[in-house]
This record gives sequence, C-alpha cells and structure tokens, in this order.
Amino acid sequence: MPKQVDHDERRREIGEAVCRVLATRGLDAVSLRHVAAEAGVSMGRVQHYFATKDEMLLFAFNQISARVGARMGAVHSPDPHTYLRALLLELLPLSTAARSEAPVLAAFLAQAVVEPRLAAPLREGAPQMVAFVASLISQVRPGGDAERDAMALLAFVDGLMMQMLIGQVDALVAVELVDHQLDRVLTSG
Amino acid sequence: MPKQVDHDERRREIGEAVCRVLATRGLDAVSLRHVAAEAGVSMGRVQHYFATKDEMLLFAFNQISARVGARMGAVHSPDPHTYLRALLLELLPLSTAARSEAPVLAAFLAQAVVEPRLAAPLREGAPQMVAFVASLISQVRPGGDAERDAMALLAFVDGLMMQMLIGQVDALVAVELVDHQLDRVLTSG
DNA sequence: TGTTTTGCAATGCGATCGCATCGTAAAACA
DNA sequence: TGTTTTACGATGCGATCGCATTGCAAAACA
Repeated sequence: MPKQVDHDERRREIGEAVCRVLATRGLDAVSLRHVAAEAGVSMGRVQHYFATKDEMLLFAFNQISARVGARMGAVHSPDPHTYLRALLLELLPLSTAARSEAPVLAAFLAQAVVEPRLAAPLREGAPQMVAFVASLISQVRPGGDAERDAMALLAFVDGLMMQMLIGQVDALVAVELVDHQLDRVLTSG
Repeated sequence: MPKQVDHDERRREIGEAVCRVLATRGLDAVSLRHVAAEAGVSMGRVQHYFATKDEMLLFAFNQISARVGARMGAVHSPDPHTYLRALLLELLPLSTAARSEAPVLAAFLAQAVVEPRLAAPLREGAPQMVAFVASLISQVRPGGDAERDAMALLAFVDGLMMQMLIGQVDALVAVELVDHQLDRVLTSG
C-alpha cells in the first residue's frame, strides 16, 4: 500500500474545503467536484474519504461546530461580566476566524430548518450553552430568571450574526448593541 | 391567442409553489421541474412566466417579503406597547401564516449571505423597520437611545425565529422571552 | 522478495439540471 | 373570416450531478 496516511487529517482538509465553498458560494454550490477543486485534490480522493455527499456535509458541520466550540472554550476571564461579554462577541463575525466561520454556520443553520439530521445536534447542544451563560449571569446578578436571560441573549446574538452577515449592521454597532444589551441584563432586578 | 390570462396572478401562483418547495425541502430542492410539479403545472408554463430560475427565485423572495410586510401592516393598536408586542410576535412563526412563511424567510436570509441581489433589498428595508420600532419605543419610554433598542429587539426576534424553526425554543417560551425582553426595554431609563 | 492491502486517479453511468427550440390550439383583432 | 398574437406543452440539448466501477502504483507485511 502507499504510505500510511493520516486519515482524519485528510478528512479535515476536505471538510475545510467544504466550508470554504459553503461560505463563498452557498450550500447549492457544494458538489463533490467543486469541493475537490477547492481542496486541490481529485474527486476520487474525496470519494475515498466520504462514502456520500451527505456524510461529507455532516462531517463539515461537525467540524465547524467543534471549531466554534473550541473558540468558545478558549475564552477565559476571572470576571464573569467580562467573560460573558467575550463569549457573546466570539459568536459574532468580528475576528478573522469568526468571519470565515459565521457564513458557514448560517448556511448550516438554514439547512437545519429542513434537515432534522442537522437540527438534532443543534437542539441538543443548545441547553448546555444556555446553562453556562445563565451561570455567568447569576454570578454577576444573583436572582431573576438567569436562564431566561441567557436564552434571550443567545437568540439576540444569533440574530445579530445574521444581520451582520447580510450587512444590515456593521461591527462597531454590533459590539455597541451587545454591550448595551448586556448591561441591561446584568443590572436588572 | 388563448383567453387573456392574469399574468400577475399566474406568476403569483408559481411564486407560492416556489415558497412551498423552499419551506419543505430547502433551497437546493428548488428546480424548475419541482416547482412546476408543486404548482401542478407544466414546466413550459413556468418558463413562460419566468425567463430564468434566478428571476423566479427573486420574484418569490419579493413575494414573501411583501407578504410579511402586509402582515406587519395589518397590525394595529392604539397602545404603543401592545402594538410593538404584536409587531414583534408577528415576526415569529406563531400563527399558521407565519409558520409557513418563516422557513422561506430563513432560506432566503441564508442565501442573502452569499447573494448580494437578495441582501440589497434586506439592507435597504431594515432601517425603516428600525425607525418604526424605535418610534413605538419612544412613545412608551421617551429618552434613551430608542433606535439602538429597536435594532437590538429586531436582532433578538430574528434569532428567536431561527431557534424556533430549528426546534431549540417552543412557541410558549418564545412569547415569554419576547414579553420579558420587551418589558426590560420599555421600563428602562 | 513476493503477496497483500491501501490510497487513490480515471472513467463511466444514469439522472437531473437550466434553458432553448418548436409546434400548436385558441382567442383577440383586423 | 382571415390574420396575428398569446399561452403554452413537448421535446431536446449540453452540462453537471452523485455515485459505482476499474485499474494501478506503492508501501506495509509475510
């Protein structure tokens, strides 16, 4: 056989090509041929690592999900207010990394509306994110329904991401809105 | 020639078929053939009324935009708080009508991220919606940056819509969140 | 060193795509 | 009544799609 190859690494490379196509030309431009071309490999290689297109897309979805999760996990701060602020801002297309991931997320989110296999992990992952945000809120402002505020904040940031991607809101205003919203939540009760 | 036909009505019928396909199977399932089948007409008819697929999609987009706009315009209340609440709830998939329109909107929103021809009208339409919501806020709670709160509320409702469509949030909780968020905004300062 | 197994590249297939073309029944118009 | 124009239905075309198949060079293994 040819040199033993890092199977997961190869899949990851292809997965990133999927995300790049997704971000620049949308979901309907994602074909085996386009992905192969974007990755700079042959179509046969793509097929070798993914049995079907659906499997490839699902892998790419898990990949950016993990990536966003990792970025969230990398956020730290001793001050819960600062922590929460950084966490929410990390969900917006502000940094270079986030700017390249957000359009991919948006495409997958929209597809999740009509594809239960994408919606399921999103539904399952949401509660723990809500719980974590709620715990941060409680640390700053004990009392009040922290979970409710957490859900509202996350929905707000989600919508803000979409509006930024469409160009309705620029980065400066977005940060301002997050800060204002955060202040309101954290100084209530 | 055959009986003179209401050209706009025919286009509207096809546009609705587009929306139905869009809502149930996503953007990549929208083909001339599927749309024709969904509308119960021949493919030739679809081509007769739309020169290209893009033109058809753009028409469908304008159609649901107008429809959502009409639903918003139908909301009235002498009390600005009630008015604003009804307006925001109208943007969520709560009624039968809104439940069928929201997935279509979500699909178009995602496509707008990579398709400027869809993003442009959204960018242009947003400010007046913001202005109107801001004016309602000002009526209830003079002072404070009403426009900022309007933008935040609209982003929040946008994100909430997406989360509802994916099944992260059910209708009951969504209404609760809107009310809570609204109270916070309208009783601040 | 021979055998086996791995990692592809290449090619082909049937289905579907958007779109162009052609034919035609029928009603508006002269 | 004859002509023209409208509204299609039908069919075909080249491109592209996802996927299956085949072939083969090369390295791990015996």
